[in-house]
Amino acid sequence: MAPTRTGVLVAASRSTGAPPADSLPQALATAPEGRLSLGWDQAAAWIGEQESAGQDIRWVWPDTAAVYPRLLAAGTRVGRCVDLRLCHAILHLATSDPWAPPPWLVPGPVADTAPTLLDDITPDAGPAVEDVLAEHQRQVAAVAAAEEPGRLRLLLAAESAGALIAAEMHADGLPWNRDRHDAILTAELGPRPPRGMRPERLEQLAARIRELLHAPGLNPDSQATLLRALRTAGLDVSSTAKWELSGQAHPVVEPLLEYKRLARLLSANGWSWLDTWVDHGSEGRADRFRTDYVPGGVVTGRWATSGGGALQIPKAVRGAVVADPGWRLVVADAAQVEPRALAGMAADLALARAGQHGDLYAGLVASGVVDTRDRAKVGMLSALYGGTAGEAGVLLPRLRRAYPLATGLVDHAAEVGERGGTVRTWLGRTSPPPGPAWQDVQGRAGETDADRTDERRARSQARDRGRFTRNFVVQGTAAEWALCWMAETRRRLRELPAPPDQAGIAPGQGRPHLVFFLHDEIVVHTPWPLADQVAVIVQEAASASGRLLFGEFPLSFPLHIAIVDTYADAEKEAS
DNA sequence: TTCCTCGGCCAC
DNA sequence: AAACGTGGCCGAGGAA
Repeated sequence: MAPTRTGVLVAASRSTGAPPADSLPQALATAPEGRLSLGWDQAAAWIGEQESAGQDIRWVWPDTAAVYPRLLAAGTRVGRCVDLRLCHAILHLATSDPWAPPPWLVPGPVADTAPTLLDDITPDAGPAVEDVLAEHQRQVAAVAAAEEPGRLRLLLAAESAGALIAAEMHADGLPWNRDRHDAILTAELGPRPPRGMRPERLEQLAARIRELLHAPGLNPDSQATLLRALRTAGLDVSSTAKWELSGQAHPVVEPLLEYKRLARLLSANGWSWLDTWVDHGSEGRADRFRTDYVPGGVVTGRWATSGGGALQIPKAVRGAVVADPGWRLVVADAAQVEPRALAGMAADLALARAGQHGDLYAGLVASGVVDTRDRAKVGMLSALYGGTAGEAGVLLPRLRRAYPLATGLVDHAAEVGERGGTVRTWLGRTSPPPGPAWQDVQGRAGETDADRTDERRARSQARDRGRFTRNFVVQGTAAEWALCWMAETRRRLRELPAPPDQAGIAPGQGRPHLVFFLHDEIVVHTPWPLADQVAVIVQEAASASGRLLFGEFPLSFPLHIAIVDTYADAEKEAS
């Protein structure tokens, strides 16, 4: 196998006197044979040639979110990269002597943004190739000096692969059927009303609510006035939350809960959502929902998203996620990733064994630790989240006895957090240290004139942070497993033989591709004849990810996989 | 008008 | 039972 080479791609905005429309970033590429100075199209073509020639190149660039969409638009995909911005963010918290990010690394994701006035007045904002290489070398050295260089290297590779995937999923989009979506909304709410009007069904419910509360003119969307009306009508509630309402015996409860359900559907995923977030397909291409995935957007390492509420596509509209004709969705979700990751981290063989044959919570019951699956789940989640309420009090001691290594690890993470310390995931993502405000509150409680309020606030804040660090190690390690799972899936999908060229099919569209990712779940859009093969790939990638993180430790990561036409048909196992 | 906080609910 | 972690996003309503 040829050795991996490094290519450097730098996007520089050169704007001396040029109008925004013409001040396209300039691409500079450094290859072993020399340096090229190219426009985007040329750079994309050149990079594409290197890739398709089977060169094993890891492209080093400042910011995938800024660079890769331009390459994708030009039809070029790459296998591997180093995202210096994301890697810097991880190393900044992980190393004992962090260095300030170079100014060109700070701006963050700017995908698809139009040129702004700043582009005109910022002289030559782009970095020099030398500076990029220097930052890269610094990162390589920081990894080598770390406690666990192998793990950290894997984390940075996975984070960078995630950045590629995020850009590709945005470019490819999630298949979305506007007609199906409209049909769902119409069935629930009535036909689409004129702008600014309530749909028919909501209007009927509002009228019924006003009648039952004797509150003519009441707007059920106004919490304050609704709460007053409810209390006037004799309901003993302190909020308008549905958990509280559902405990009340009053005829208004049913229509009000229905109103809230439908109002939520309308505001979160109604027709205006459809207009805003689902683009119209063109020339035979189906509609697509595009969100901006933000790798590393959550402190724990989970991804955030921006736009369209992609983190919360409700079950009610998943019927609108429909594969293209002749295609299928392979929907895979991993079962109980967090406790499994915890078992791996703590080398807790007993907990690993409980999850060895499918459902981990059932395994807890089979081991005699608890008597029902529900209690197993409540107890385990309490251990992971730091819960104390309800049944947790009796379940946690049982878990501690059965799994001292696993529970000991999260309990220790909580103690460290309460003291103001930092904790690490398995691969070495480090939690941010507490800020000055936190330190202030803790400090004040230690003063000689501190009163009860100071102490109570300090204790409560310390516990909050303890729950954060407790969960950080588990959620973060689970996110690392998921990232490796997805990266492995992508790598294996890329190795599938390319289909014959088809006119009108964009790069990446003619073959199986990832279209959705959410914490412990991935969706692959694939031509139907390949669906079974894709399912096997996804399954194998899950096992491979487990081995990447935890080596030969006997840990399984079972998936629930469904091959479906619509996301709604991917029945989730009880998780 | 714009900006911000809050309560509320969706997802994992 | 609502004092259990991470998020995004909406409308209402107050502050600027």
